[in-house]
Amino acid sequence: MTRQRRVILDELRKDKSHPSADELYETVRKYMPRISLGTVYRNLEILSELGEIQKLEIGGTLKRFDGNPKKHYHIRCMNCGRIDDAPIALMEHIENEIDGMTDYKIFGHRLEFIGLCPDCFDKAADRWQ
Amino acid sequence: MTRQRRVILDELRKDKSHPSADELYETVRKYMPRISLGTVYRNLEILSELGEIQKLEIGGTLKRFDGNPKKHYHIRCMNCGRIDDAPIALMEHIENEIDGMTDYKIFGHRLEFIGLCPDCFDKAADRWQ
DNA sequence: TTACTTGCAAATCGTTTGCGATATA
DNA sequence: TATATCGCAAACGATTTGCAAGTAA
Repeated sequence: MTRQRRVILDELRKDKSHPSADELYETVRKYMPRISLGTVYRNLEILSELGEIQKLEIGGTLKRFDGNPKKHYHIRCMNCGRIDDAPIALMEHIENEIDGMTDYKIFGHRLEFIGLCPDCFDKAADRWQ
Repeated sequence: MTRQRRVILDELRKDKSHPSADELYETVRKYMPRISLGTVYRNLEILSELGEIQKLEIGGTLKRFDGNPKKHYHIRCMNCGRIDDAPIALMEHIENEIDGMTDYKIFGHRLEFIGLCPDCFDKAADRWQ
């Protein structure tokens, strides 16, 4: 565990905004100005393989990362891309439900809500005043 | 509606494999050898804004497209990226469930199962013989 | 005829990788 | 000391875009 990997993990754990690699790079750079973006990508990959963090392959082009490795769902703002945890319990049973219905061997599932975050909703509402 | 847009839509409607833009480009090229990849991308974008097709922003790097514009869920092979429709009914109620629990205004949700397709499962099983 | 769309090629964006130098265990 | 990791910069793959020419309504 290098100094770089430590800082990346710590900062991601603190950050509740599910940052992209680039956003996390900007944060980490404040502590280690010479760190490279490649190092951030490499360590995020390694940390997610170790199960310390999660890679979120969610709508949109760029990947986002979650310092919380436990299974949970997300809400995504369709306007600004902000991501929050979804306040809804895990539905483990739906994997059993589908199991006999398909030839796939199921290993997991992903649920994502799409909507407008409070900020973007307010801005949209203003336009109708 | 240009000839290009017509062919792209027709071919996507016929294709049950949820192809990527590039895969669809190869198919369409058989009918229109001079069509460009840019045209395919542009039309897929337009058709999905019109609600004629769906853009699937699902795990993995590249986007895939679905000629069926109705809401439904998908299963993705974690090994080869193949995507099939998930044989499970829509759960509209979960949007109500989350509605009071968050400051977001919810507009939809997306559910994706992750597993091994029959082919990849067989190959993986062979390795243990 | 006029706005929209095309084919082409270059640009862009996020991400990955090869390298020689450096740090960790 | 041996191996893993680093910073840097160049490469990569998917997607987008500017432009002049062509096409649909």
